Amino acid sequence: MPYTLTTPLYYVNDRPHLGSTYTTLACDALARFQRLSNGSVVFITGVDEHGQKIQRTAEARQLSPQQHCDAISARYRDLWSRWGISQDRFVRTTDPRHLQLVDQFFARVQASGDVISGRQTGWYCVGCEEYKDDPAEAKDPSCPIHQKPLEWRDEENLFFRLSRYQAAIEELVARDDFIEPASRRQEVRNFVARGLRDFSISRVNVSWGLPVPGHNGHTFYVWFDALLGYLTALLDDGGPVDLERLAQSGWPASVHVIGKDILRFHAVFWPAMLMSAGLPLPKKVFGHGFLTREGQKMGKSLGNVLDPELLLERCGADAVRWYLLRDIQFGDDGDFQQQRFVDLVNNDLANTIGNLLNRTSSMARKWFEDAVPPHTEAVDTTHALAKAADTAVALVMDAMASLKFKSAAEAVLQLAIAANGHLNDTAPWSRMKQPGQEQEVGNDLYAVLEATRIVGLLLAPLLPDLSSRILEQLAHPLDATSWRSQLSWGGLSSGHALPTPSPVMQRLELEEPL
RNA sequence: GUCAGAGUAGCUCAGCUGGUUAGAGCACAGGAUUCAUAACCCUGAGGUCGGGAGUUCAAGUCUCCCCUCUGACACCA
Repeated sequence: MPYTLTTPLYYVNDRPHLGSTYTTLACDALARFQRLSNGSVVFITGVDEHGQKIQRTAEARQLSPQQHCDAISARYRDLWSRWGISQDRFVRTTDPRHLQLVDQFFARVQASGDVISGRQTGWYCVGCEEYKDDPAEAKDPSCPIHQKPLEWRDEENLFFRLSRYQAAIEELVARDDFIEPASRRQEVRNFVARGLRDFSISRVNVSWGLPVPGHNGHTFYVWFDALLGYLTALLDDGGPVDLERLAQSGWPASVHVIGKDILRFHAVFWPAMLMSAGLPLPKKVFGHGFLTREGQKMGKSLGNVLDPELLLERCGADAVRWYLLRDIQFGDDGDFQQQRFVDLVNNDLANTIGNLLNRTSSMARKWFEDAVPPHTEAVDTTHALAKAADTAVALVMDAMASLKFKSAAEAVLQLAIAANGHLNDTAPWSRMKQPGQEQEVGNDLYAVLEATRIVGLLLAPLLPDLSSRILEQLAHPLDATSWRSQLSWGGLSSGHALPTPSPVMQRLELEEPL
């Protein structure tokens, strides 16, 4: 049974922003961790390409919707590849296979008696593209967001009978392992407790969408279509589009990682749709927080959006991944502060970890013939650093499995700090000046190098690039099939040649603001 | 408005079921050191724990009131 995880399918209304990059980086770290520790993983990402908003954006750009989607989707794909995202599937909802899947799914939902036609009536805001819920002033209501009058609409739509799943969904969201982080459970529970209403799954006035079988002029409402993209992605393994195959293809998902804004769709509507279609439910939905910048919401109006492409070019993937994963409690909102970004990257990666490797490798080479020093039993698993490494490994395993990237990063850092401390305590540079101390110095340097190797290995899911640079300089590369055993103390071979050290992590020097 | 959550060192945050002098990281100051990417290591300063009242032998931790901020309140990805 593979570990299946998903990012949201990003809406291609606009180019990728930092928010979607953040989600994707976090998922990538999780996917890499699961691959290294368990093996089989299906990491899904992709794009959601239908809907009126996209249609209009395309029109404004004087492109066909398909051309627009092709362009933006390519941009996502390209950006993910430059960030080194390790997704197994990249699904597009304009893929013909997706249409097949949606039709199959819809047929099942229909067979369950969960599709009814009804009237969607109410006050509609064109700007929001949504019906407003019973505006207080009955006669001339206006949209509180757009300050424009609402239009009265009355149209025939298909509805999904969500109300039939009231009890089942209540039970689902009451569980403590389904919605994470815990801080977001209550609002979903409250929402469900207020009573679930049927929701419309088709539109009659949107041409850029998938046609609803048997209902001319209807297209599927984007949400119905988009969530199903997860299933399409799973079946995109070379085999036919057939819902029956899902169980062998990695469904149900182990976790859907999403932004907190779409938690409800994933924790309430989506499970009900799956129940209706007779499919198992995802095991977990994790709604992470949003990023602000220097305390302010990022937005076009403020002109303070942080462009992921720029960030990548100027700072590199390691730096950004580290900052986002190490400084923000995954689940909470986070604030991107340039000064702190630079401080943390330089302190943690360049100074604490990078310099640790650099100084230790230099000493080893200088006094032990360019190689890993010999060692005695004094450096077995009872050594203080061996214990520290053990602790770090255990903490990282536990933290990564539960998406606590910050805790994982801190555990790795602790090990590097302990190793630096050990060097300062034992001061090999001064002992080498005394006669007869080679053996002790060899042991100390071996222990520190070994701790550094484990630091490098532990960083593999979080910062794959830096990790491989570290391991390369220790001449003990990652073996992706035996990560866990490589993590045991003592894996470093004495006498193994060490290459000339050069800094594995450059300090960030940002002259001008990002 | 209703509901939920949050207000703890300059900044970002830990502080579980109430119990010795309130913690960490960054920033700041001082010291030590020279193997190293002016890096590393040690020490220090810095908080009336939003405000007020109450319960208790004892409250950042419980109760009430007030102030401020954030989020949710159905079909915006």
